Amino acid sequence: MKTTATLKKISDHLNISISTVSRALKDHPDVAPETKRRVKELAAMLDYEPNAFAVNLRKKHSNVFAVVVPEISNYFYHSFIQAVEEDARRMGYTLMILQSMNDPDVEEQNLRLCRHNHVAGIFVALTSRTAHMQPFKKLETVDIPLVFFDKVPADETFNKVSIADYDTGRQAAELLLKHRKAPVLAIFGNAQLSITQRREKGFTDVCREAGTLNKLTICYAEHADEAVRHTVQYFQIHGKAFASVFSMSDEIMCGVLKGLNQLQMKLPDDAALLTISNGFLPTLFSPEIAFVKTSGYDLGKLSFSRMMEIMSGKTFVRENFLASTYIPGGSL
Amino acid sequence: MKTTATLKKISDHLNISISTVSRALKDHPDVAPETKRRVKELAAMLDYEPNAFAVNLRKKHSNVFAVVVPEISNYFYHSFIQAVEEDARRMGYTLMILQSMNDPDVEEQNLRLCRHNHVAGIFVALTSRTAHMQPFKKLETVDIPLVFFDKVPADETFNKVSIADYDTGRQAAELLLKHRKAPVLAIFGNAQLSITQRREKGFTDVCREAGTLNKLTICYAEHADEAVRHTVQYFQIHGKAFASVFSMSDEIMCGVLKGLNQLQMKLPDDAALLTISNGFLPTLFSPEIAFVKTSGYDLGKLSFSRMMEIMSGKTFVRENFLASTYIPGGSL
DNA sequence: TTGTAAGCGTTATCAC
DNA sequence: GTGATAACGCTTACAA
Repeated sequence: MKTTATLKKISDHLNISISTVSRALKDHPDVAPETKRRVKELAAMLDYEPNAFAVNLRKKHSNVFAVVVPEISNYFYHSFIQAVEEDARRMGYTLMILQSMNDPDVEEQNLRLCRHNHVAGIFVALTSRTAHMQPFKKLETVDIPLVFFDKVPADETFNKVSIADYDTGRQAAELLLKHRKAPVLAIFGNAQLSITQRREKGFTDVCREAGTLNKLTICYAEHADEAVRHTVQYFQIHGKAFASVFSMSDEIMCGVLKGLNQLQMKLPDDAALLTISNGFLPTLFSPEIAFVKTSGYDLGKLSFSRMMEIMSGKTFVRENFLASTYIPGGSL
Repeated sequence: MKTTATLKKISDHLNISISTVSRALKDHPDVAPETKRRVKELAAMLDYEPNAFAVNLRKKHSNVFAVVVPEISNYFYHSFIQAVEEDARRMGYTLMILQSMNDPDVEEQNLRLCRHNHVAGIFVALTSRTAHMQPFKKLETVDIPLVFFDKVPADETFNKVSIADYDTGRQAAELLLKHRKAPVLAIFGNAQLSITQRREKGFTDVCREAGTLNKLTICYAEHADEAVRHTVQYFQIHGKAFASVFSMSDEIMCGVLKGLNQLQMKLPDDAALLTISNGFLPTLFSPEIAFVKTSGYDLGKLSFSRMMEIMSGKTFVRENFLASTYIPGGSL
């Protein structure tokens, strides 16, 4: 192993002091041009790179951002990470990606690791079971900025960036009504989740306002299998009386498709289908499924710029919302 | 901001030396039990955590592994990362995930970052356009162990872990023959890629050995769209004379499904379908698509154990292969 | 314009 | 058992 180059080695070689080398390398104004040239030349030759540990130790912080998500095997979080990665790289930061495996204990362990490594900032999507926010509060005491995204806490003292779920729900319902697709079977996810509650409220509010609440049937499915079952059962019980199905997520959408398939029903003639999605899965089917797009990528961009604002200091704690857009498809 | 606890603070508080505190905290045998107790108690109270920068600077390496992939938005790499993450965590390491955006320059930049941060080891899947291995060679000179996975270089001086592509191709062909599904339309990906070449060789070798080479039609699709086109065209040209379609990847499979759909053909009666996949997408359709599973997760486990071997020093450079398994589905 | 020296928080090698 | 002390590689007042 060729020993790595350090400031000291360069300074010894050139018979100048370490500090001069250090300054020359960072183009400090008051170092002689000739000296700079010599230093830089040798540094390049020796393939010198500053030792990040030493720099960080000295500066007391690293240029690493952390992203803590319940699961990275998730297209939405992926695109979020992708977006943050792009911006982070552009600003000279790198990203440390941590999974909580949807376990609050692992989540806490991840936070400890972040503190431990003095990361520059943390982006967090909570696990669905995170109960106490104590570990997060602790980050404030060590001045690590925190931005919650997607799965955010109720607590108002935190910075949050989230999907405008209520509006997304409204948007979906409006689309269905506009296309005259009542009566509709709406399948939501876990009823306990706030995301479900907000989307459902938006959806039903529109139906109520339009006076078509009686043409709306709601049910809940926690997994794709359950969505299959509901689809089959509701259509059989109600004698295929639904003009359309609304699905709250990709997973449910997949279930609905399987269900309709079992019933030998064709999209969009036998029934229309509209879902909420981050955008990958709906395009795989034929006809492509119409969806209201909640963009993880855009959320990432928004979160990052929020993080930068927070780090610059001139801002207040608040929650930002990201709007969704309609992507047409042959299923509606 | 509450100042963070350090060894010095604890030692001042207790009027003992820094070294004793350090030793007490790591249960060094020759420190008095009573002293240990007091130190640990105070440390817990002050919420002390060792400063990772200082430790790393001192020890000259960090306990962070890096994973460098072309794209993380890819189910295969996901499961790979998931597996490595699990093992790394268990061993007290953390993971730094870096994307190359399939750009050799970004890839090189990522490697520099790894060196710079003295990572404990690197797992790399090359971009499809990586030409020179110089940057990788450089890692050896600074003693950073390297394991290539999935997209590995031809160079034999590197450690590699990869899918047994040839065998996987064979396995697929054997399954198709066993189910009497000739003639078959086989759609592969980019013909330049070694992964394509190996899978294709395995596939055709079996057909040749079985004497059914004349019942095999091969074509190449770089994107899903192309696969749609090929599917439609080949079936129309050949008057639906194929008993089955073989697809080399998820993306192609999606294209084939759309194509068959356009042709109003039903699986598995009008045509059978077998694909190679990491396992997520094939289960979304109905009937579920039969596939030969190349497990990113298993590859991750294998890579990690390989990394550990390399780090322990008692091993030689070599390439490991991971076998695939058949997952039945209604499409075959 | 350049050099000296203190310190960042730890670990490790000596002494006592 | 415990305590000095010297690194690790870098930045940054403060001198010269």
